[in-house]
Amino acid sequence: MSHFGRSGPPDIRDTYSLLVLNITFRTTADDLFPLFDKYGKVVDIFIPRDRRTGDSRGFAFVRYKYADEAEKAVKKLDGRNVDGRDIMVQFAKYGPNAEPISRDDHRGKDSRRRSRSRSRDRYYERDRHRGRERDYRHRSRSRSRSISPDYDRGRGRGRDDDYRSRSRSVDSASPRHRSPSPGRSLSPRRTPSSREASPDRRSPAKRSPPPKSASPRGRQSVSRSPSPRNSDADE
DNA sequence: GTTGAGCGTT
Repeated sequence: MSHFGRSGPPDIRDTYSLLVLNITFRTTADDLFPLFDKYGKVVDIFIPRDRRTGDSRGFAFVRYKYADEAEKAVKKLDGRNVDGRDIMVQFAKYGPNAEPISRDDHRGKDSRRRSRSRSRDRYYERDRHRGRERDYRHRSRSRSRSISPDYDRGRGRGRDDDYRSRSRSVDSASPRHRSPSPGRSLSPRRTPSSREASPDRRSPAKRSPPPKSASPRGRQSVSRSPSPRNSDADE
């Protein structure tokens, strides 16, 4: 039974999802299955992995059949050392099937765990190593996930659209209608030629044309080299 | 081969 997360959600009718955080990047559903299944009936386990690299993200979703067992696993496995790392088990809330588990959430002391979650100083420090994908400057999985769930409240989409339409007439700050760029660097002097177009980087004659091989025709020979002695042989 | 707060797929 290790088909978790391979064929999508099997059946999520009355299952409770648990979010397992702080797990090692090598931990797989098979490793968590025997662990969570011991405390209850695990319906499915899913571990989001990176589609680009294929590595685990560091957290998994354990779906339980009953909230009782799920809660038990949370209290039992929460903080348990797995693979050398203390995992954190908690009920999923942003999931697609975020069950109203808050029913039995009378603990009233879970807010304390938020202490360490506030410690987010570094964001891209990890990207530095994974910089493999320089084109992926946009990470959807970033912790900047939208705003509070309440933010959606009262944010009528249609209303905004209407407002935008109106503002278009008044503001009409068309970005492309900008002034004809008076200060456009049109190059005061556009000399398409004569300007050291191809300066030889390592050519011995990088400097101006020498008075010697500049004009082998004899131009210099007549006006500059009247003395055969001073020609090139300076012995 | 690395990282470490968080919230999910056929």
